[in-house]
Amino acid sequence: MNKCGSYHHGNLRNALIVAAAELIEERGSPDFAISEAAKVVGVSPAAPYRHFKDKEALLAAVADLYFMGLAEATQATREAFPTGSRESILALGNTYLSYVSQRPEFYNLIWNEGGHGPLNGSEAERRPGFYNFVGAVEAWCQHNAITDSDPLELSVKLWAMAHGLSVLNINGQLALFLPETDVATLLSSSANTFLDGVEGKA
Amino acid sequence: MNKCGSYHHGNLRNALIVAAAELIEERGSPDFAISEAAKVVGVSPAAPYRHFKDKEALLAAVADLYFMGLAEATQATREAFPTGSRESILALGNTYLSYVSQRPEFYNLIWNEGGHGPLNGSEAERRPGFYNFVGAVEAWCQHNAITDSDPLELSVKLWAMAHGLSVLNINGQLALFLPETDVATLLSSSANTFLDGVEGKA
DNA sequence: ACATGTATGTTAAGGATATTAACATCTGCG
DNA sequence: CGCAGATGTTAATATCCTTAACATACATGT
Repeated sequence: MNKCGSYHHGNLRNALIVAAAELIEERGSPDFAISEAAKVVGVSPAAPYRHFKDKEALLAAVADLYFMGLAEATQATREAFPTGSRESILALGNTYLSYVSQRPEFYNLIWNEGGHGPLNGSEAERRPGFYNFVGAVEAWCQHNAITDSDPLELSVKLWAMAHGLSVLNINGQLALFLPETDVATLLSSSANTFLDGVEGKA
Repeated sequence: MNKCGSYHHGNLRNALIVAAAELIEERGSPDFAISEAAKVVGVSPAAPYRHFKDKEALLAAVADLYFMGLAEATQATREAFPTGSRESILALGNTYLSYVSQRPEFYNLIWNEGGHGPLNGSEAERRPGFYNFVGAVEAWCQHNAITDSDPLELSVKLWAMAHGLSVLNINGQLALFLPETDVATLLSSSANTFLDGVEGKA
């Protein structure tokens, strides 16, 4: 399979996803022509339609790729820090922040249900990644005898912090209002303050 | 001016902005044809180009409108709560959350420098609104004798919380993971915990 | 091997839409 | 009044997405 110059490409679907991802990175937005992606891969402009219903479907596939990368990064971080530790939580937040901030072009692809259309990673991709984080938070709660806060709710709040800072960072708002400050530092201290608050209430 | 049926519209620029905003609300995304907006207003498809360089410029104008609304809402809230109180801060967060959540279609228009292109409200629109919030936080710090935290940094962190929750709410993530919980409640308790943490450190 | 059905590609064509060019009309001002 | 510039109009171009009709390769059962 995949003979050079053959009529059939052999792996068009994946090749298109990769090509699309590269185009998005290059121009910093998903405004590329589907025919461009086709040309990069060396097929005719209509070929992609054998694999994707429309452009949106292709972009959704790219989003899934991005999600998988995020899940991997998160997984690795979780394994690298002691379960139940505060550092573990902070590190996960940082991983999220870094991953998102390093790929600003993909942000819109993932999270904008109300914007471009339903271009998000599939729900199935998202749930496990988040519950992974919830696991870390649960462990921390147990480790610290936090019983009056719901770990799931705590996780969402922490996620929102990381997400909010990521977005403001991507959009340049942080650089606008706190030009001297590092985002990661900001997230760490913010999360620390928050967790202090949680512990204080226990 | 503005005779019925006259060749000249009289207020095309503003009429187009409003029409565009309505179209965006209707279909939940900025994917409308510029000629549609023109038709709504009753002019030819090319007329908008006398007032806006391109579609992006029109969308930017809509974004400015949205920003002004946000600034007004924030201003009103600030005036409605006692300066320096924690409630004042919580209320401002809630106003932000509500405003954003009620207009999900506009979110992308405003904050996505890296996405669609530079379609944000002008910097000049954003700075005052945020510094308004900073003022409230500063007052709170003074009122509570918080001296070891920078009010500006605190403001950014709180903003990130509100923003993060708004986005997750808009995107349906909150409904996915915490279907029973109200966003506003989440923000209040999150901000409260955070402020508890800040006070504990003082 | 071979016939044949399905998956995968190709070319050609249609339909939207953004954007510009060339032309028309109005409005204000000397 | 008459011109200059602003504001609209129509017509034309270029780019894309998307589909339709046609072609080829692969895979499977005989």
